[in-house]
Amino acid sequence: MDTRISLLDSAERAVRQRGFDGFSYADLSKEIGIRKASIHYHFATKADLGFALIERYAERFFATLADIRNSGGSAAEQLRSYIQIYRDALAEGEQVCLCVALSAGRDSLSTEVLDQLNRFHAESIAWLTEVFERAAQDGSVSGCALPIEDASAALALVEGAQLLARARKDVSLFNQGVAALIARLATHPVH
Amino acid sequence: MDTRISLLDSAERAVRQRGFDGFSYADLSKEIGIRKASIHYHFATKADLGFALIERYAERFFATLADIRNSGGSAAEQLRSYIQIYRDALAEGEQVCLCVALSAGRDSLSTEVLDQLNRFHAESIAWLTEVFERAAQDGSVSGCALPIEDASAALALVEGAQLLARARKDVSLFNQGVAALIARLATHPVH
DNA sequence: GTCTATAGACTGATAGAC
DNA sequence: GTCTATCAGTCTATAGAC
Repeated sequence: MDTRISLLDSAERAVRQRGFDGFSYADLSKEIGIRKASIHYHFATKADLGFALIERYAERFFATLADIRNSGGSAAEQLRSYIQIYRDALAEGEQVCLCVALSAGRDSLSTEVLDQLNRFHAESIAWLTEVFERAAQDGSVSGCALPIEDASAALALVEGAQLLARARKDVSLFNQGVAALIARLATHPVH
Repeated sequence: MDTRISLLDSAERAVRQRGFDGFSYADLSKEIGIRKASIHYHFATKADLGFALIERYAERFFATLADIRNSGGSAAEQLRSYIQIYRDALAEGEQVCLCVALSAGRDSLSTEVLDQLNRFHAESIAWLTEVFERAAQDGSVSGCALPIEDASAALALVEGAQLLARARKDVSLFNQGVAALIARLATHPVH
């Protein structure tokens, strides 16, 4: 097995459960069975580890979004898929998405990590804006305003709904939070 | 001056800027000019401090919500006031609301703090549900679904929008996130 | 690449004088 | 109520052997 990947996997789970300040090299050490000092061979500093985490995360995430876009479904179908990603990320209410975990953490994340975080938000809004622009044409989403405003609201909504669900360790709170948005989505192909 | 109150003020600012794990008794010590050990006289453990923080916060918050309810404005006006509380709490994008800060922090907050946090969410949704029920009657909010779903969405939205704004230290991202909701609010008295 | 050993700083918390 | 002094534990990080 690749130790570096095991470390990233373990660290990602830890950040999403307990925050960036909520786990240590000692935790990773125990979990994957390697000494603390050896971790520094793979990630010289914890900031480096943080950067690698969000870099890998963004790559995976936007690959998934590209797949959804290319699937050719209606805007409503694509939004449903988008929401599902955030619901899955909750993992029974134990975790939040990596970006929610980092957004809310210490404000002394390294500048590089913060930049990646803002890039993640910007690209998410750009992707969602395209979806809502398509919605204005295919009519599969009701009650639309300006695409960029709908997009920003959708991102804020899924991230906020994760926060609520995690506090109570209960996915149904996430579902309740996104229910009004889902109710706006057409359930049948529009044409 | 009351030392206990100074400590609470200082700690609240710290939590909202850096998270519960992001500040220490040493930080408070420097800020208010008292020795670390003396803080333990007022709050025996950090968990006790956390509990006092959210207790005071919830009290203040729900007193404000009660004022808004009693002001007798339309549902739209009351929602605008509600959103304004969250915008104000951002303080130039440097801070988030205490509950956002705690929701996203370590999952080993004491059970008591977690209970208070969930009580806060539940009461917020209850207050907002009443507002959306009134909206169904006074017609001052367009595009409504089920009151409880609109309420949950509104809470998730303002909390999520704070997350986005704070990551970029830019309140305009908050405004962009809530713009679509604000667009649904009638700007003139409905009757 | 992984190990042992350790540095140096910081953490929350306690004992006991004033 | 606030102080000095100190504790045991944790943290990230480094040096150097294997």
